[in-house]
Amino acid sequence: MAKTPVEKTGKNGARRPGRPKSDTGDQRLRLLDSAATLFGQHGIAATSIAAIARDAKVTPALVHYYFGSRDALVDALVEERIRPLIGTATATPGLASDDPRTLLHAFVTTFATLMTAHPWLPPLYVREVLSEGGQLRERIIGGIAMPVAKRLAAALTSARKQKRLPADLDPRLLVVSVMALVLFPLAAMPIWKRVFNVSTIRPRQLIDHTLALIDHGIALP
Amino acid sequence: MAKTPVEKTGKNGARRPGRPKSDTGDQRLRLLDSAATLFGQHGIAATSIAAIARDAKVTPALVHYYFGSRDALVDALVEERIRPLIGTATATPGLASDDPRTLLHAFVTTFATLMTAHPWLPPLYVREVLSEGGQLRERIIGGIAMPVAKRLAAALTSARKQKRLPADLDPRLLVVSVMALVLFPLAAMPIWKRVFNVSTIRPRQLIDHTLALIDHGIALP
DNA sequence: CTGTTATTTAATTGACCGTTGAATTAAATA
DNA sequence: TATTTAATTCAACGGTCAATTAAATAACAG
Repeated sequence: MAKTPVEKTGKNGARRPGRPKSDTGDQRLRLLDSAATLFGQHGIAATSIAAIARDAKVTPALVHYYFGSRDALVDALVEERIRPLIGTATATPGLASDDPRTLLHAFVTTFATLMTAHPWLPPLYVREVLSEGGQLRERIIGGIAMPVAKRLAAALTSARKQKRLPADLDPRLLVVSVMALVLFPLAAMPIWKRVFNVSTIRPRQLIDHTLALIDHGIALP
Repeated sequence: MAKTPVEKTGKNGARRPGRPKSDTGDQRLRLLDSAATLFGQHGIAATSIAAIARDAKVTPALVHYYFGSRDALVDALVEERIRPLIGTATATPGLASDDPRTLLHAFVTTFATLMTAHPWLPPLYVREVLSEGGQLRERIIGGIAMPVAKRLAAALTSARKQKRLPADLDPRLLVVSVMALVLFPLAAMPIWKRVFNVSTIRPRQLIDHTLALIDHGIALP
């Protein structure tokens, strides 16, 4: 008689203890993926490591194995996922121009493209940077957003002095307005998809609209 | 012997049990105030009734005395504070115009004024309506935002058909853009006050800037 | 064959939260 | 003045749920 076949899985289909055969992808990376998605969906504070583990189809204990603690997982997400993304985005050439139109077009295009490629980013930013008490605020503002914003504002201010920007626009507020035009529609997408009953939106469509609004507002040609 | 004088306050200065002399303001209203502020600051889910009570200088038990339960407190806040505010705002005459410029100016002015007058509103909206899983999303969208947004979008769409709005703007996205231009800068105020090192911003300043951007974008006169 | 690495199972620990009932005091009423 | 009602605090309960850890188990590497 053949020996009783060894059960590889529990009753529910979950894996039993022990090292798995090496057909599993990199669990550490999958945990970071799950963390990014869930943090964006429910916020950092409201996401338990149990939820992250469930989403990555592992157990909470494995999170400790790889990251040591919950806080360390958040740190890892910032350093390994967010910082690189924003780093390369801010290195885009157009952002160094001193022509306001070039500058703003580059900003809108770069960041809208970045954020549509990583859909967990807009909601995460809204929750954890924009909102009071957000867990990423200090890190993101201090190290990343502040330098970019100041550089943009400086360029726009000098452009306005040279009459290359309308006098009734406030250069610093303009930086905020442009961020709003990119970030808000993306973060609010689930809502207005429902309100306006559209099923899908192409990034290009959003970018073109935004650039048009910046270029001439609602003024007719 | 005269009886021992009754202590009116505990060691820490806190009130002792019993009905207070009628010099206290309306505690129920103070509780709603505290709830609005704290919900805006930390989010609804993250705010315990203990925190609300502390802010209003009463005990958690009093919240139950007045509202019955935590959920009922949230309901009360929506019905007694938020709905009336938005109700009167959407009744503003300019919002019925079919001229796009009049329409958008009315929207921006009305809502920016409303929200600067009630500073807890922008952050609350961002957290509890804009963010996935926000506890006010269904209530606010279904009952309040959706009708207004649809009305606006319809008016703008027809204006564009009559060539009174540039063809490269998407009327529905325009509704979202304008909401973004009003809401985002107000919600992000604590941040850019810090980044740009300004101590105070007059509402007029923000409204004028936003209207200018809508009217002509960054195009020179 | 032995040690190391990856993974789960099963406790453990700890915070904290909403709720409730009883006690207490002032105001209202008769 | 006596009695009832309203507004508060106090103290404690019960419950949930989350982060972390120790031990067990299985595969891989040399």
